Amino acid sequence: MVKRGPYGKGIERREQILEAALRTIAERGFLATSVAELAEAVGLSQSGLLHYFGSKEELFVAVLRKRDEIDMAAIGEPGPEALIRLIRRNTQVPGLIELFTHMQAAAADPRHPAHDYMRVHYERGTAGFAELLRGMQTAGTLPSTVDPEVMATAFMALADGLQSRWLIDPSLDMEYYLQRCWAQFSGEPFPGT
Amino acid sequence: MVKRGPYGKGIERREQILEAALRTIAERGFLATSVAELAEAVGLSQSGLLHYFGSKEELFVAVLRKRDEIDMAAIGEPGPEALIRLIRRNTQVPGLIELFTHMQAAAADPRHPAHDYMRVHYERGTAGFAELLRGMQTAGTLPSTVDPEVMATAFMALADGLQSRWLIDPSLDMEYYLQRCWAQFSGEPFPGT
DNA sequence: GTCTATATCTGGATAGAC
DNA sequence: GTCTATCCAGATATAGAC
Repeated sequence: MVKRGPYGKGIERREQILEAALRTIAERGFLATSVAELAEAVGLSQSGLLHYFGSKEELFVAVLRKRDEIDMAAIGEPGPEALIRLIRRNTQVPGLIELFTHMQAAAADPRHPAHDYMRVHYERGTAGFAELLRGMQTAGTLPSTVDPEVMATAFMALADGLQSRWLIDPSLDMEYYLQRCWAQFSGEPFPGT
Repeated sequence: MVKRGPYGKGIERREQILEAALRTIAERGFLATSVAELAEAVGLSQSGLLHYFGSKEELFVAVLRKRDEIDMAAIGEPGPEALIRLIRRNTQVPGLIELFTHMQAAAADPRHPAHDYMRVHYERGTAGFAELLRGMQTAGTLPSTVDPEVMATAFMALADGLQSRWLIDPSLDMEYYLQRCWAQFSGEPFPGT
């Protein structure tokens, strides 16, 4: 992995930047974080940092991808509890939810770098979740009357909506609503409740 | 309503501005709309316009309130179909959904003028919806096993999440998912389907 | 009370030297 | 690959004309 040619150092630098950005945004929030600040955190000038990402928006999308990567590794076992674990994890880093919410809004513009990210994010997310639900149906732990695609899409939208609202009112108990809705779809109380 | 004293003209001006802003944002989208453009649309300078609202963000929140006002008048009969009518209406003006989504993200900051707006929006929205559901339960058209508060909160989050995603991928059929989820909660197909 | 002009500040983008 | 310098847009503050 320690490459000699060109690129080796650049890629490493890029990773450093992403990790620093992830940390800074998690701590201080998205709105409070300027490119200049992120640059300072890794000892670069503003334009030195932008050299690696092209623009602020592309940098932020890269941060989102990096977070996905880390989350995927940390969440473990797929299953209904994984969604709850993910939400619970996110609750620890409101700054990153803030980032996601802003990028989600910005992604409405097809030219925005977050546009493609979001399309893939939703497509992969629903496909994976629906797959899981289908598995539960064959195992007999989810009624075969529910449509896995519908339920997967609905739960992603529900989780997004709850997170946006939670940022505004942190007293909202996201887990509770997710579990109650799960029960409504599955006909069973949420596993482990 | 034609007032003589002070304020009369100013209030009128304000309404003019809001209507022009509503139209411009609906047509060209939120991202594509600058304060200077809105000012031009009503024949004012940028600072002349800001005189009435204090800041760009407060102007946009005022636009949101104005839209609520208009929507409330147009939606008519409360009932499960009203939610669908609202969503269908919104589909005609993606620019305003874009505005809402951006304000929703910005509202995470307690100092942002959209913060209070959103808190009231959600509180009133869920309370009103829950009230409606309770009425249906006494009328026997909704099982008494569902918790009106939970269902109301879930449906608002669901609608928000679907709208955000729809902006990114307009092929998403929001009505369909809303109706399927309704059926899941009520045990009945959606009224009129 | 209504509105303009102007000045200033911040954040982000870009060009070109090294 | 990184810096400095410059530039530009948008937001905000203020003075004052009408």
